[in-house]
Amino acid sequence: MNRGFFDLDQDTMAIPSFSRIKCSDCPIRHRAVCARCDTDELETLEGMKSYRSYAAGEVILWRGEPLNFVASLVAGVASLSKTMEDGRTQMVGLLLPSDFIGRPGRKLIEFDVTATTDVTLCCFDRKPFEKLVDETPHVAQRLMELALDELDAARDWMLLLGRKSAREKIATFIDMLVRRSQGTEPLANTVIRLPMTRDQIANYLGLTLETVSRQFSALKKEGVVDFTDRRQFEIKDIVALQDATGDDSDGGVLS
Amino acid sequence: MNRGFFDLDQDTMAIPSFSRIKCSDCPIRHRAVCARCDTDELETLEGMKSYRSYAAGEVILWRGEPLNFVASLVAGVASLSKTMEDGRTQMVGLLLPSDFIGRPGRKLIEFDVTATTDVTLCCFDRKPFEKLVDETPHVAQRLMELALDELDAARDWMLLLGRKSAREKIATFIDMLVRRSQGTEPLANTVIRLPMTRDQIANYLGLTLETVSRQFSALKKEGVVDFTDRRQFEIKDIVALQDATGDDSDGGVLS
DNA sequence: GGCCCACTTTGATCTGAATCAACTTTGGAT
DNA sequence: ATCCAAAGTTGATTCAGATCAAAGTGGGCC
Repeated sequence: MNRGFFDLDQDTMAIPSFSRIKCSDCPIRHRAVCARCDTDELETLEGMKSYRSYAAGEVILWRGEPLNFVASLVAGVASLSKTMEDGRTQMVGLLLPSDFIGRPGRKLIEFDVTATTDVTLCCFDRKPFEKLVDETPHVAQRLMELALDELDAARDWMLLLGRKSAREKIATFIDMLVRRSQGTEPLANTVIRLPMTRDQIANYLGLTLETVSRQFSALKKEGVVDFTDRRQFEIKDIVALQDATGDDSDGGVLS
Repeated sequence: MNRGFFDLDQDTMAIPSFSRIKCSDCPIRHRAVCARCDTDELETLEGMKSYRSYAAGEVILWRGEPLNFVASLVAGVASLSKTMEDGRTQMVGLLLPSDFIGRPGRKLIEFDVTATTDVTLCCFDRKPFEKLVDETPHVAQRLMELALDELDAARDWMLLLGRKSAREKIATFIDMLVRRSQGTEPLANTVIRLPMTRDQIANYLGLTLETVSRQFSALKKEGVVDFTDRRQFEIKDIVALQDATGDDSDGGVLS
């Protein structure tokens, strides 16, 4: 069964069952840090790994905390965020299944990691994992690719934060959810679940929750999207949505 | 002679001389991608490298252009930027000496790379460099570290773009210049050269050039900084400056 | 030396999003 | 079923920074 990235949080029941999952049956097998491991290496990982679960809202790691384990996100959504002394906060990363937590050679993390929905991690103790990285070039390579993907995402996000209007930010956010869910869903259905509250979306986009709410309302009134529920909506006019993102209309196609 | 990062642009004469520099005498020897290479490996690099220079304002690479070479920035300052259809632009990276251009496994770049000041690159053709990376674990490791450093910088920047006020942005920017120059300057002198125009600073910080100018004027009037020239100023009150950044007062020190 | 153009500063006005403030909806606990 | 807290909506007002406009300033070039 082919679940959307954002669906698992609804059904916490499924999570404990991961403790019995074999690497070869793992849903993120082909995208995570272990993507290019062969059968032998998978065997080694099998012996090293352990699963941990966190309920929506729980903090997985605090900023500055020593990082004793690294992990792949198996199910759910987690966020990386920075908070200023006076409480202003900004999300600086959104982790989806197959994303990696922790970095080789760094003992501390520079941001809080929080479970946005219920989350399951596949954890490895730091030391043995680092040994593995040193000895297994394709794990190191995959880690590099994941880091570069994050860097690209961070840069698109910087453009959004620095230059886009509230409307463009919201449209870009929805468009991202559409693209992400099409990776798993078989394209057809345009019903999208929001993995976060209005407040979390605001922290993601550098807005306030009131502005987020108003922009959603505006897009609804214009018939671009239709909310079936406050956490679930349907895309009515994908062209209008993409126009509203402010991004290039041709997705990088050479002209 | 120990030059500041931002000084070389003044004195273009020095740049062509890099073509004769040996890796072992290279100013970025210990920080660049080659940082951990041994004498033999340096020998190999010596044979592969070539220098290129760009005048301030020249575009080094256009977005979407095939990336036939990778490079280390030897001298000067370059910027990575994204531009929207209507002309709004946002810098998404600032490259200083020892920073790396190009990524293993990616043929295209997602942003423009522009020489902010006069710039000298140490270039390697793509193919042989990738072969070297595959065969030399510590080059791959160093590349990973550089990518992770960029990612950390991008995340701090996201907090700045999403949540900081114009005043905080400017103070953070100046504070960054101070920290960077202290890496090379022997700490004492507090005269800082701006490597960019007001317009470029605005694109860096997600502001307009008028707002940048006004905030500089305000900090001058308050006696926090003193401009000797429009490209050069002196820090008069570092404590007030750091207060104005909005960042934690204790630089991550455990309390 | 003087002219020109790119850069910068400063002022006046406008506006999008923040802030402040009710009020409504929803879903879970009892 | 009812209550309650958390989440969301909507409206009124304010304000930081954008935009529009007009002068300064200085470095490079003939």
